[in-house]
Amino acid sequence: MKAFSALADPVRASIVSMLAANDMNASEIASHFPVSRPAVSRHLSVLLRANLVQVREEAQRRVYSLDPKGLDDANAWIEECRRVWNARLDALGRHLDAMAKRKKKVGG
Amino acid sequence: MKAFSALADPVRASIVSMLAANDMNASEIASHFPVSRPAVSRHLSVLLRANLVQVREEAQRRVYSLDPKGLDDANAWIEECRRVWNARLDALGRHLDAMAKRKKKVGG
DNA sequence: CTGTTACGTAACTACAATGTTACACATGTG
DNA sequence: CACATGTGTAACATTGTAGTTACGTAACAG
Repeated sequence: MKAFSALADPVRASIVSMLAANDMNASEIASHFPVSRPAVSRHLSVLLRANLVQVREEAQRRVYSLDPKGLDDANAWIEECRRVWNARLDALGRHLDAMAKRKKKVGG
Repeated sequence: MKAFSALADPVRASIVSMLAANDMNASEIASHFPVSRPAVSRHLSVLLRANLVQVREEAQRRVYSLDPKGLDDANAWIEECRRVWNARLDALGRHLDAMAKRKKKVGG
């Protein structure tokens, strides 16, 4: 999952949080972190490839904004895990119910 | 976010998927991947620290199962991002509505 | 008690990720 | 055209991460 490895880095996760609240250009983003602008530029490339951010060009600025698609992808993976897990729990519940019913029938 | 960096590794993400469907012991898990058992053991440690899996001891076996807490943590982070993002879109929508209404009033 | 099974940890190697500085390029200004 | 501003890329150093083999320990089986 590309989104997970993108969000694994704390700087990148913070960038996504910030962009959820406000669109920002590259320098503005970099000013919020104790790393150089080139480093932030590379983080932004990673986020772009993971569909977590979008970019639009405004004159010589590149304005970044959140891209919900990456979040959707991550969410879908998590939900699928949970779906399988809950299906198991449900099946276990039904099984135990059936056992209880059978025992009652046999016993009574 | 510890869960994201844990899920960033494809082997670890697969382990979580597998454990959603079935509990398994360490060797059994390792047999599904082209890496050594010690490597898988370390992956399991990472997943434990991220609350993505749980372990119970059964005689000399260590049986691993999914821990929903890690997934919840990851999901909560994603949802918070989306919440902030949607709040912005809503605010923008309301703003545009207000502008339209005002224009109508001034114009008419 | 000896041997086998199931695991985790330690030590070490190899590759990937992250950060830095230097540089190239496009856009806007005077 | 000369110069400042805003960004991305290249080259390189450093650190992290994932993998391997070797080894130590706990739980059965005989």
